[in-house]
Amino acid sequence: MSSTQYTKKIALIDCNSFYVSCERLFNPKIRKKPVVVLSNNDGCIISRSNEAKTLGIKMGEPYFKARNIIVKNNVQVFSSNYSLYGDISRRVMRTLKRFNSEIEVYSIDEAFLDLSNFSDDEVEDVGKEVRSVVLQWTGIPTSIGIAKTKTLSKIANHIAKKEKSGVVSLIGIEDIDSILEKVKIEDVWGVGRQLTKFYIKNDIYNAKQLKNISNAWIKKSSSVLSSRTAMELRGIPCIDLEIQDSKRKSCVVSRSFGKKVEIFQELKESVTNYCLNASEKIRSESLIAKSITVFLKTSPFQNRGIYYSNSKTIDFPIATDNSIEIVKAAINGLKDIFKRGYKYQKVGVILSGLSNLENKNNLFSSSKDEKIKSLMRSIDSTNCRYGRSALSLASGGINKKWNMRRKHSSKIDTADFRCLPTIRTS
DNA sequence: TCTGGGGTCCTAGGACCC
DNA sequence: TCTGGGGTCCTAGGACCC
Repeated sequence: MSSTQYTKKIALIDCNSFYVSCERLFNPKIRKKPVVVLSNNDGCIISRSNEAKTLGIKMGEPYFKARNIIVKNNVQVFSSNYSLYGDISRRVMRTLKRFNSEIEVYSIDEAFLDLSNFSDDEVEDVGKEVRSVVLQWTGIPTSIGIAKTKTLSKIANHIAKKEKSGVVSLIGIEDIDSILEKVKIEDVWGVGRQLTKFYIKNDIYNAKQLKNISNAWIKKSSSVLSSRTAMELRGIPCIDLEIQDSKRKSCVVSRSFGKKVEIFQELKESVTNYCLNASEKIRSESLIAKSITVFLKTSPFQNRGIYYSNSKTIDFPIATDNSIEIVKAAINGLKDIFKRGYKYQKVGVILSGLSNLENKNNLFSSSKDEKIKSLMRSIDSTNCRYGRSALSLASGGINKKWNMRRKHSSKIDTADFRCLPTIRTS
């Protein structure tokens, strides 16, 4: 059944320097200037404009280490504003869906789009069309790579990033080896730090070499994932497009502290808040959790004092979405793993074994359950209206000395009327 | 002084059963 | 005296992704 007519054609659309591009949307003055966006707590650099990349600022670099370059070159710095980025992301994805509803939203700034319906000759022009419509409708610049498999479209995208047109198609190209030869092994999708080390030890330095190595060898010495990657480099699709958005299986809320924390009471406050946050999230998706894990850790970078990290998982008797129950379990877990005398950098909670609320076994439900349900509902609607944590639990505390640092926030919120820009007409 | 946060999947190994 | 082996299920930890 396979003729060129039916060859899979997968486009990977990737927003360029996404967080930076979002900040630029509302701040035209920084369009041509070097810009970086910082992670939570203003810890690391997680998005860089091309100008900032040229200055040698590296991805994931701690902010304080890059500060010299930043000050010297007047680099514009922003704390991350995820509600803004999430909103812009939804606009981009909505725009992409107009070309084909067969789309996999892969991350906040990336999507795979099935273009198999177009002929080999058309597909690159379609890519250019997608790119220009997204730019026009959302203001976000993108790069687009098109190929027969997801892994190859990642590579095409990687190349497109450096092209002026922003679009690269590998469809219909005979001699793909000469292209893959220039792709470093660590730049292949699915090859991380450990695999890079392993491949280099075995004299595999680029994508071409990985493509041409025997499958049996890879499977034997690594895992099925690695052999899948190699197959995909050969143009054989092994990783399907995931069109329908599946329900998540776990939910994590964790933060580093703005300032190291030693006191149990303060850890308890933050764990309470993270639990409220997490349970609100799963309720909004109609999920219930089978268990909760609490974890805490000291900084792995500062070795004054010894590193300590621990976690505790607690199973609920019956899967739940009840904030009060969830908080109670988490604090009990925290008591078990807390040790006096350490300066904690981070705590967090993980709700896992998530399943649909409708599937809940109602054998033990009672009128008390109904009361709790309606309490949760009113907490959620109040917080939705007046901002998260308008309603909280007493153990959540009110001082929040441990709160995050966010010194460089642009304070843009596309969901807040007070942040609407003013347009003057003359 | 200051080093993010949130996910998924695979594998090895233990527990248990017959 | 002789002390198996195969199957399944679960979990923790690791590796990867953005």
